[in-house]
Amino acid sequence: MDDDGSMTRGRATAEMVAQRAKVSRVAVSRAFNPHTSLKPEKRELILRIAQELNYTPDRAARALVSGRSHLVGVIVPDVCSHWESQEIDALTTALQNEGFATLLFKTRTDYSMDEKLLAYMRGFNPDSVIAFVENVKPTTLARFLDRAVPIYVHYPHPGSVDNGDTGPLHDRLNVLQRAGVEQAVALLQGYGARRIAYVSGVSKSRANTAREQMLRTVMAERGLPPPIIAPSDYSYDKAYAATLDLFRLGAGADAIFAANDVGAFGVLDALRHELGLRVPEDVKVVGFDDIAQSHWKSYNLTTVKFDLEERVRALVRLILRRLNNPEAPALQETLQTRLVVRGTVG
Amino acid sequence: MDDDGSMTRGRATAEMVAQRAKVSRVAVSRAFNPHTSLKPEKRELILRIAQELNYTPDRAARALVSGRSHLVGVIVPDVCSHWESQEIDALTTALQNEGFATLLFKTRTDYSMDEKLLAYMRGFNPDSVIAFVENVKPTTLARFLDRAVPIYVHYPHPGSVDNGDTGPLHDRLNVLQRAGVEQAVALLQGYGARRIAYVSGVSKSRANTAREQMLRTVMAERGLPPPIIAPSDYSYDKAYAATLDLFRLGAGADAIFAANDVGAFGVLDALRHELGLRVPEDVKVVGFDDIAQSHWKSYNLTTVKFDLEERVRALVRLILRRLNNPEAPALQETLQTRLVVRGTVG
DNA sequence: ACGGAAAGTGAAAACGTGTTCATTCTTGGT
DNA sequence: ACCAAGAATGAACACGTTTTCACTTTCCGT
Repeated sequence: MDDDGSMTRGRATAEMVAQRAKVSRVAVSRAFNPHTSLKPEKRELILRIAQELNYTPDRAARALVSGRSHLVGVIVPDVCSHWESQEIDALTTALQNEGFATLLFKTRTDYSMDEKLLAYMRGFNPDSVIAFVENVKPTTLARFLDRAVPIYVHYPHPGSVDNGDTGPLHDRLNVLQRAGVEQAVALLQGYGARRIAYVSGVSKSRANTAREQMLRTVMAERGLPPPIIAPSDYSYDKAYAATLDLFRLGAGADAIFAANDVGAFGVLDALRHELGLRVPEDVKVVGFDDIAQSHWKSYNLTTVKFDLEERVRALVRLILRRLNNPEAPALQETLQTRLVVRGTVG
Repeated sequence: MDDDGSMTRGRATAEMVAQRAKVSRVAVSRAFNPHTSLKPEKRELILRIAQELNYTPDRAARALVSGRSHLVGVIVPDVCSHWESQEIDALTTALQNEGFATLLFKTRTDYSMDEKLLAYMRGFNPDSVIAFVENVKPTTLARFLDRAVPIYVHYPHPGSVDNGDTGPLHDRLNVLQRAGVEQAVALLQGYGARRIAYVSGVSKSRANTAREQMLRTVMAERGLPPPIIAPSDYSYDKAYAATLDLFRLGAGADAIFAANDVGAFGVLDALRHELGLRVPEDVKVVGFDDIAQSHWKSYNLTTVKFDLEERVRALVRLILRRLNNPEAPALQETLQTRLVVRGTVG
């Protein structure tokens, strides 16, 4: 349907644009790359013809020569998990605005990282990798990601090894949980709570360890007995069951911390709909995350908030900085937390 | 750190593997592609050395020559939306098992599709595209996706133009909603409900139109007055507000259909926590989707179920069939729905 | 008008792989 | 032991870009 001599099936190529615009193929390349010298009117002509032909530079070819795929790999155990789906959503938007795309991979739900997946992902040449899976050793990750830039999310807490952990050579996002936990414990204590339980996340996950340790430390500082640990795995169902066990097999509690908001929902439903307890009158409940669902009326959860937007901005900032300057010294970003008070306490 | 002469920074190349294995570079290529003739012991040797060197064929180079990127683009207005996050999750798992990866793109939340995004995505050369955005015209999509295979999800309903709609030339997944809607309406009618409202989804979305039309038709067939339409947009907050309007500005209803489960949660919370009505005694509620949250005790929602696993299997089957045989005639897959009865009716 | 610097230009090389096509090696049957 | 057939092999080309490097043109100050 074109008057060009060579009409290959599929997309237009730089050669075709050049031919039709009576310029060299190099000029076409330059027209699409800023910071190259090309006569403005010529660039304009080329871009117009390119649009006519529906031409876009082939990213595979571009990646091959430039070494940049403009892909960011995201490894996640469970896309549906509310916090993670919200983080992926925000991340995708931010990356899209910077000319990147999100490449999604799923790993096992027990938060373990398998090497086959890493090798698989590596084949796609991501420029950077964000691993929400937390128990992979940085050295393992680095070994499998030759050129890609890995980003670590770290939760400093009493007892964590600070720099031997991820190593001083890697960029890192530090999430400081102390402020939010202190506010929550102070509030609970103010209402007279003393027997405080912790419905955990996946025990191997770093976020869970950090939360439990921080809670233990803060409670000790305020003269409270150590928290009663109810093992769970971040899921609604397991948290629900753990709560039943806590009250039926154990001695119950005045207040319950859940490792995440979804777990807190399970706790709430178990308390109200199966154990016949009132919240917050009989038991007080606090979560972690502040996902969008936490303000829903059925739950209306008091929770330790992580600022998602700020977190994603920090992640993207780290990625872009590192990509623009691969040899720069390790960078760190820091994030605070705070308590959002709603109806499950007080 | 290697005894090889040329030590380029970054990943190993086929040339290095060949050099070290004392074979030609072509042999290395063959070792990684099945259905090629290569002496078994030689292939074994090459693969072993490749593993030692941590070598994997570069997908960018492979894509350039083969024309296959092994990427599947997924366009979505909102990753956090529960149904969609669950679909993305299942899709990613299935694609990963077939050697593909999910490439995620976000569009505006009003379900409109903009051409800039399509052009942007096209640059990444996806082999196939699944558009959950429903109001894009197939011709528009096709024009922007030269080589990629688009897959359409279609919701046939009374009044929909069947083949002029997506065209007979495109693969299609048909989701038949009649069975589930009929079961739901019959159940409601059995309990004496007569004034039935529909809290809608985004009005421009095809799924919403299909659901509303199907509901209207089924209700008419059973001698019920037409549904009261409460405009909403699939979100919890909007459904919540729409329900308040329905009862405060309007005349209320015996039963409420929500266009999706998340919307139904908003309806439930508005009824119970703001209007002081009991469910199911005063008002009965039915949703669409059957997402994982619908069995949570606080909601325990009766809903029209879409079988997610089956749906994803069908989508992947369509994609792979088309990729293996680009010239095959258009394929269609069909999916049924059914009612899942829980606590919000009866 | 002249010299030189700056900007614009195109030919050719590179990126890492799959594929085609002759050529060489192995194998089995007579 | 010989011939033919089939398998295994490697050289060369192709894929669509970006980049480097000379080369040519344009521009400005004296």
